[in-house]
Amino acid sequence: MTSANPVKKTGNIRAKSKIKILTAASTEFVLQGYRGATVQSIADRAELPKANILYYFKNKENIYQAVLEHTLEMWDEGIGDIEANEGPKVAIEKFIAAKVRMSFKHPEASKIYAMEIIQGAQHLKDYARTYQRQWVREKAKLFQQWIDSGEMLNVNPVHLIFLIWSATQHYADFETQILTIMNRADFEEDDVEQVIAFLCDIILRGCGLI
Amino acid sequence: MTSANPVKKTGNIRAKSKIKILTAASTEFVLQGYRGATVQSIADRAELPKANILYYFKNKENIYQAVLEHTLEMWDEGIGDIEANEGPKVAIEKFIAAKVRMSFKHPEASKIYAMEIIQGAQHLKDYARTYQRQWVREKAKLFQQWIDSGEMLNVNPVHLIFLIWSATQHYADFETQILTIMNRADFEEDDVEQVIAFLCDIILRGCGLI
DNA sequence: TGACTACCTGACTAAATGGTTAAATGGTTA
DNA sequence: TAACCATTTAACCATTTAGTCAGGTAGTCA
Repeated sequence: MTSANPVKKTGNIRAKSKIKILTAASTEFVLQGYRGATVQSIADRAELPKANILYYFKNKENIYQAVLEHTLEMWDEGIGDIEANEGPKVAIEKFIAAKVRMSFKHPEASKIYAMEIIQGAQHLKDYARTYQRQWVREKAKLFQQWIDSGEMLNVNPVHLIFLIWSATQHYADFETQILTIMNRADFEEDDVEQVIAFLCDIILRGCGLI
Repeated sequence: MTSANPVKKTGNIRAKSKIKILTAASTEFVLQGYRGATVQSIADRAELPKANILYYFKNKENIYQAVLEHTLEMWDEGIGDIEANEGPKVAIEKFIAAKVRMSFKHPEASKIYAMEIIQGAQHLKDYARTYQRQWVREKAKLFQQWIDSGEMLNVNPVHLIFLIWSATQHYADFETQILTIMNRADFEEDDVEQVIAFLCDIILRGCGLI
C-alpha cells in the first residue's frame, strides 16, 4: 500500500466511534428527549465510558446537533424527489413509496425530527426557512403546472405536500400506537406494501389520477 | 346564600390553582419535554412559588399525569365521533372538520399526546390497548358495512382512520414547520376552513364519495 | 526504536433539580 | 372570638448531571 491509499489510517477509529455514539444517542434522544437523555445513558448504550463520549463531542448539545444533521442527511438521501418528467401519477406514487419505506426502515430518524419540530424547531429554524420552504415552492409550482395543463384536478399543491408528509411519516412517529391498535408486535414486509398501496389509491384518486 | 349554594367555598382556590398549574405545565412539557420541564420553570410560568406547586401535586410525575388526563379528556370531548346513521360522506366530513378545528384550537393538546406516543407511550399503553383499539375496531366495522353495501369504495378502513388522524393532527403537531414554510406568523380563520375543504375533497374523492 | 500524537478513562467538581419541612398566614364556622 | 383547617412560602437537603482534568495506553511514522 502506498500513501495514496484511500483508506485513511488516522481518523478511522474516530469515524467508527462517532457513528457508534450517534446511533446510541439517537435512540436515547427519542426515548428520553433531549434533557432526559444523559451523557451517561448514551455512554451505557454505546458501551463506552462517559469521558470517551465527551472526548469525541465537546458537549451534549454538540451530540444532539450531530444526530440531527446525520438524521436529516440520511432522510434526504432516501426520500428521492418529485420528478417533473414522469407526470403526476408516477411522480406521486414514487414519492409516497419512498417516504413510506423510509418511515418503516428508519422510524427513529422521523421521530427525532418530529420531536424537534413539535418542540418549536429551535435547531431547525434555518433548515425550514431556507431549504424546505424552497423545496415546497418548487414542487408546488410543478403541481400547479400539472393542474393547469389538466393532468390532475385542482387541489391545493402545498396542502397536498403536507398531506403526503403527514400520512407517510405517521407510520414512523406513531408506530407504537399503530402496533398497539393493530395488536401486533412488529411490522412485516407486507405491511409496508399494503400502506403504500392504500395511500397511493386514496391520494391518487383524490387528485383525479386514477 | 345558604349552605346549599352550589358554589363550594372550600376547594375553589384549589380548583383554580390546579388549572393554573396544569396550563403552565402543559406549555412547559411541550416546549421542554418531560425531563426538560423543571418544577421551577412550571412555577415561574404559573407565577407561583415552587413549593406551592408541590403542595397541589405530590411530585412532577403527578403533574404530568394530570396534564395528560386533562388533555385526553378535552380532546375526546371536542372530537365528536363517526356517526353510523348519516352515511359515510357526512360522517367523514364531520369527523375531519372536528379534528381539524381541534388541531387549530388546541395544538398543545395534540403535541403533548404526540410526544408521549413518539417516546413509546409509557403513560398511555393502557389507553391505546383498551379504549382506542376498541374505538378503531368499531369504526372499522362501520366503514366495512358501508363498503359492503356499496356506499363507498373498498379501501382499508383501519388505514383510512390512520390517514384522517395523521392528516388532521399534522396541523397541530407541525404547526411551526407549516407556518415557516407558508411564511406566516399565525394561522387565521380562513386557513382552518381551507384545510377542512382540502382534506374533505381529497379523502372523500379517494373513498369514492364525491 | 524513539518520539509524537491520537485515544482512553477514573476521579473529581460545581451547578441544577426534585422534593421536604416547618413555620407563618388567611379564611371559615361554631 | 377561638379553634380549626387550607394555603403559602423560605430555607434546606440529597441526588443527579454536565463537563474537566491529569495521567495513562496504543498506534504511527521518520
